[in-house]
Amino acid sequence: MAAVLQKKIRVILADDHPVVRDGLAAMVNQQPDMEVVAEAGDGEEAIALYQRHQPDVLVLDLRMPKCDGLAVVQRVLEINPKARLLIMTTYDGDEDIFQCLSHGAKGYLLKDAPRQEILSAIRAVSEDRPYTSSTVAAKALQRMAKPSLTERELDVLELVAQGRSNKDIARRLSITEGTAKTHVKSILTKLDAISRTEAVAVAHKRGLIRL
Amino acid sequence: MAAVLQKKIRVILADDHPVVRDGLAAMVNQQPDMEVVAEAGDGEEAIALYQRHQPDVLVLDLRMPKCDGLAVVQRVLEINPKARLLIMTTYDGDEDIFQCLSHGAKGYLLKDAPRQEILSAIRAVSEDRPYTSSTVAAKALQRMAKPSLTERELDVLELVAQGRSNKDIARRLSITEGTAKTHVKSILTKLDAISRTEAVAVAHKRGLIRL
DNA sequence: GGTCGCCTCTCCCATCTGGGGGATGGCGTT
DNA sequence: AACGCCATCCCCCAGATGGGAGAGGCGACC
Repeated sequence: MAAVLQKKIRVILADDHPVVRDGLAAMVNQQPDMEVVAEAGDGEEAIALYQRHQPDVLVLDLRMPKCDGLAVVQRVLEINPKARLLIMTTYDGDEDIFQCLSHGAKGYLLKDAPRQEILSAIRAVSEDRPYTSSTVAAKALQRMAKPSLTERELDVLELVAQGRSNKDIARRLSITEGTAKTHVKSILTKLDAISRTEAVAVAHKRGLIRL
Repeated sequence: MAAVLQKKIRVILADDHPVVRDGLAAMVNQQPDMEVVAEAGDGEEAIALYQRHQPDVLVLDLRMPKCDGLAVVQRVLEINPKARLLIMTTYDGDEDIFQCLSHGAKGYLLKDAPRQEILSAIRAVSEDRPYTSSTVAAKALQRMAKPSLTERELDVLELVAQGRSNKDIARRLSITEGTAKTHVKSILTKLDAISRTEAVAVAHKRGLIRL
């Protein structure tokens, strides 16, 4: 077959779990049309290896030590706007999906995806075709209809999620308690929550905050 | 070497991510002294396959579809009190660790562990030696000093984490608002939290509640 | 220059929350 | 039977929270 002669898809894997890297690498290297050229265990490494190897596809976990997945997406796309990124993660909050795709990632899939789906996603992305499962795409669309939080509101939200009081939040952000309350109220409205605790629950579900 | 002649360690892998199973299977099967005899993608399957194959070691993810990891631990140990279970998960909350180990799991390690550590854990557990990394062991010990929540308190905690008000919680549990408040107060005391939102944060960190 | 969004701050007020008590009955263990 | 633990209920009350409305300063964008 002539297909065998064409260049293989060169893949870099970035995931902080050695087991996952092994699994992916085994799967990829078994395919005649693709190969793993490097593996990264954290975000910085992923960026460095991308620059050195200029792979066809970078398979990226969100949530890695040193440099969050989204930050890697941004930095890699700054370096090469045509970079082909496939996000592969366990997190299915609309915020993560929306952020990655809107920043220019070509694909997004969940770690519990079957082998075949992972491989076809890599092939799709390598040809610059977007890959998104229907459930993931649906979440991205859902998210678009929802209001975004401002940076300041995210600052406040994080503290709310830690269980801080308005007074405490005000102290930490060097603002008035009244202002903190204003931000919290705005957060409640945007997240359609009645209480701060519900806001935290919603924020968690959406992937607005971590841990 | 005579060692090659001895029976291989028979391993079952239970994890809902095909990628992780592949990675583990590849690692294990490369070892001369162990082999994977079956793989499960959910809790029920894990129990069924354990009964059928009676492996030397069951490597188990917490948080799987159909039957939570801890439930699998309990059921398998009911079937065979001498079963050797190695928990392998991303969750490092003291509660998960404590529950699994106190129910009789022989080992507990995190998915970001390096290959060598995973393999030595499997070997240790197969010989009925406990395996626990120092950080994991430390958390289990920490947890022992902390008060446990009662079942009812856990019911309430779950609703608190969803952002429900005391009144709402009372309605859902068919109790008085006053009683709901009593439970919440008790939860706050036990978790050493000042507000319900902080209680939720602590509970999350400890693995008392999921998602 | 005007408009818009964001951050900041202010005031009022009803309600919820959390801390301090105490009390009852059930249920299992000793 | 006596004990402890738990779940259930009750009281009071200070302080935090959430809802509503408004307003000034500032930078970005048109």
